[in-house]
Amino acid sequence: MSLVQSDIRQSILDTTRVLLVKFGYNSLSMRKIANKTGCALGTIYLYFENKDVLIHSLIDEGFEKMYQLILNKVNQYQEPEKRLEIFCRQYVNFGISNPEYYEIMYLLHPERMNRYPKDKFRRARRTLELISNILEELAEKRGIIIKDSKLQSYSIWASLHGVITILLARRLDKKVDQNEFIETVIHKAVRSAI
Amino acid sequence: MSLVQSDIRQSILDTTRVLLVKFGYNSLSMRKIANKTGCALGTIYLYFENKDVLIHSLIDEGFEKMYQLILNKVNQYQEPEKRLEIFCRQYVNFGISNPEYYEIMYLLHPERMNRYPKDKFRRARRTLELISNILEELAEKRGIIIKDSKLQSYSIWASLHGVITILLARRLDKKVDQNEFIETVIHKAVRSAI
Amino acid sequence: MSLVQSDIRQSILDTTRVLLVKFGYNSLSMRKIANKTGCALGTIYLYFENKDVLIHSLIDEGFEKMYQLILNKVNQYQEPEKRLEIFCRQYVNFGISNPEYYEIMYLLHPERMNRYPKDKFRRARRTLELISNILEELAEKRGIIIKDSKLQSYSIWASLHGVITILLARRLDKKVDQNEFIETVIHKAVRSAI
Amino acid sequence: MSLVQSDIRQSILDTTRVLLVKFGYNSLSMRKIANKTGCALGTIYLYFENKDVLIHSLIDEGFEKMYQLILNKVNQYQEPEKRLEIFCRQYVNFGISNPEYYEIMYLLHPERMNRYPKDKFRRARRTLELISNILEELAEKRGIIIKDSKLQSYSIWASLHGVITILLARRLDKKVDQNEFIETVIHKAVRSAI
DNA sequence: GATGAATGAGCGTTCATTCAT
DNA sequence: AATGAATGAACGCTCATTCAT
Repeated sequence: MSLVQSDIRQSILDTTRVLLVKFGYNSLSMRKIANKTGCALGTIYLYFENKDVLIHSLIDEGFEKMYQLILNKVNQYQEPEKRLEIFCRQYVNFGISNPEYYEIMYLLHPERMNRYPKDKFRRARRTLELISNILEELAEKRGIIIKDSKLQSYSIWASLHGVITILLARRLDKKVDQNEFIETVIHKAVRSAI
Repeated sequence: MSLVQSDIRQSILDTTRVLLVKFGYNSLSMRKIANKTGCALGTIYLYFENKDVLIHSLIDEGFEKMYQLILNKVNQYQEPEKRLEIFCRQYVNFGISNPEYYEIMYLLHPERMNRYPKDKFRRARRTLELISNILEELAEKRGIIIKDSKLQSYSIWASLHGVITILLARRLDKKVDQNEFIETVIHKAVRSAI
Repeated sequence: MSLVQSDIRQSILDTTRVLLVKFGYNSLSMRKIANKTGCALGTIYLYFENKDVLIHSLIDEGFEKMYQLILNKVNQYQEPEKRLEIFCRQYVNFGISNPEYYEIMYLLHPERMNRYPKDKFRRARRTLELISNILEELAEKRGIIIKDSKLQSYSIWASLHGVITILLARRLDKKVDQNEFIETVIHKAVRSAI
Repeated sequence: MSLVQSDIRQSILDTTRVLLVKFGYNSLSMRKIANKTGCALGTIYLYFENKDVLIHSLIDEGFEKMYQLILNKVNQYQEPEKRLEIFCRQYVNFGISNPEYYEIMYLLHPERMNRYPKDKFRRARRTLELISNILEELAEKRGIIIKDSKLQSYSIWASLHGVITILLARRLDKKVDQNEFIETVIHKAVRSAI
C-alpha cells in the first residue's frame, strides 16, 4: 500500500522533472503533469499539498541526484587535485545538462523559497561541503593547514555557478568556444584553489 | 507637462523594478504594476507598447546605469591592475546594490531575450568589452601579446557573476563573511587574469 | 452523469445560438455565454477548446439539422418538380425559423471560416448537392442533358439565400407581404430552374 | 468656419470608409481612424456623438453613393430592358467591389440598427424604388398593367442580394466561375422580371 | 484512495469614451 | 474648437485548487 502510494508520488515527480526540463517552468501546469503522469488532476493533491510543495520536493530530489552523481564520479579518483577537477567538471556538466532543473535549484528567489523547509536546505549544502572536504584533503596532502576551506569552496563555487548561469542565459559571445570557456574557468579555479 | 508625462513613465519603470525583485518575473503582472504605480492598467500601454518593451526598457536603463557607474570609477585610475580591480569591485557592488536591475539584465530567460532589440544588445555588451580593454592595457604594459582577451574577460566575468547570483539568491552560508567572499573571488580573478 | 455533462455542453451551445441572433457575432463573448448559461467562464473551455471550436460546433449542428429536415420533407415526394419546390420552401423556412443557425452557417466572415475543419465543410455542402441531384432528376425526366447543374443550383440558392437574408435583416418593406415575397421568389426559381 | 468643420467631418468619414474596406469592421477603432485622419482622437467626438453615429453616417453615405452610381449608369440607356440589366450588373458590382461597405449597409442586424435614424432609412430605400420604376417603365412599354411592382422588385433584389452575400462569404464552389454565376442570376432575374 | 468537473481569479491586451487643458 | 492623456471595462484564455462522488 505505502509502496503503491510512493510509486504514484515518484511518477508525478518524474513527470514534473521531464516536463520542466523539456518545456520550462513557465509552461508547467498541474493539469499537464497529471495528463502526462496518467493520473487524475486531483490525485496530485493527495501527494503534494500544492504546486509549491511539489516543486520543493523536486528541488530536494535534484540536490540529492546531483550530489550522488558528483560524489560517484569524484570517488573514482584518489588524487585530491584530480578529485577537485572532476568535481568542477561534473558540477558544470550537471548544470548545463539540466538547465531548468539547475534553475529551480539555484535561481529561485529567497522570497519564493520562503516556504522551502529549512531541513531540506541542509541536503542542498552537502555538495558544497564536498568541495570543502576535497580542499582539506588537498591541504593535508601538501602539508598545509587550511582554516578557510569554507570560504575557499564558496569561491570555487562562484566560478562554476557563474559559468553555468552565463551559459544557461545564453550570454556567452558566439566567438568564444563554450568548452574552452568552461575549461578555462575550471583550470583557474583548480589552480587557485588554495 | 512633459515632466508629468515622463514622471509617470519613470514611475512605472521604478515600480516594475521593485516588484521584479520582490516577487520575481513570473508573478510580475501589468495589473500589479498599474495598481502599485497608482495608474490605470491602460495607462501603462500609453508609455510601453507591451510587457516585453517595458521589461526591455528596464534592462536598457540598467545596462546604461551600470556602464556609466563602472566606467566613471575605473577612469579615476591609470594603472591597469588597479583599473581591473576597481572594475571587479564596482561590478559586484552594482549587482548586489541593484538586485532588481541585475536580475532582469542577466538572468532573464533566453526566450524572453530573443525579442530584445539588437541595437540594445550592443549597449549591453559595452561593460564586458571594458574588461577586454583593460586586459589588453595590462598585456601591453607587461609587453605580452594577448590573443584570447575575450575568453579571459568572460572567465573573469564568470567569477563576478557567480558571486553576485549566489548572494542575490541568498545562498551564502551565514558562517562565511560576505565581504571576505567577494574580496577572495576578486583577488583570484585579478591575479589569474592573464 | 454523462447526461449532466452533455446537458451543460448543449446548454452552452443553446445559449450561444440565442446570444448570437440577439446581439450578433461581434458582441458575442465567452463571458456573456458563461453568465447566460449559468456556468463559470472556465467551464466552457472544458467542452470547447476555444471560441472558434464552439462556433464551429454550432455551425456543424446547424448544417446537420437543416439537411435532415429538408431531406426528410423532400423525400416525401416523387416528382422532381415537387421535390424542388419543397426543397425551396423548406430551405427558406429553415432560414427564417432558425435565424441564429442560419446567420453563423452562411454569413460568418471568411477569415473566421478559414479555420473551419475541412471535413465539416463536406457536411455543409450536402444541402447544396441535394439541389444538384434534384435538377438532374428533373433533366432526366425531361430527357434533357444538363451539364451545368452546379451552376444552376447555385443560381437557385442565390435567390433563396437572398430572400432569407433580406428577411433576417428586416429589410422587407412592410407593404409587401412576407409570404407572397417568399412564394414569388420560389415560383420564379423553380420555373427558371433548367 | 462651417466649411472647415465639414472638411474634418468628411475626412473622418473618408478615412473610416477606407479603413473599413481595407481592414474590416472588426479592426476598425476610433484611434486608428484618428491617426489615419491626422486629427486628435477627441476631435472625432466633436463631429460624431459616438462610434455608432459615425458608422450610421457612413452607411447613409454608402446608400447615397450607391444610388447615384447606379442611377448614373442606368440613365445612360433608354430601353427599360437594358436599364434593368444595367441596374442588376451595377448593383452586384457595387456589392462585390465594396464588401465591407455592403456588409454594414445590409447585413447589420436590426437590433444593432435600432439607433439608426428612421429618416435615413428612406434614403436606403431609393435604390429599390429605382427597380420598381424601371419595372413600371417596362410594363408601360409592353402595354401591361403591373400592380405588384414593389413585390417584383423585391424579388429581383433577393436574387442580386443573394449573389453578393454568397460571394462575400466566399461560399461559391471553386468549380463554378464567378462571372458565369453572376450573369446567370442576372439573366434569370431580368427574364422573369414581370 | 482516486477522480475530474467546476470554479473564478488572474493573465496580457484593446478600445470607446471622457475631460482638463 | 481641438487636443490627447487617462480611464476602466471588456476581451479570449489559463490554471491552481476544491469538492462531490
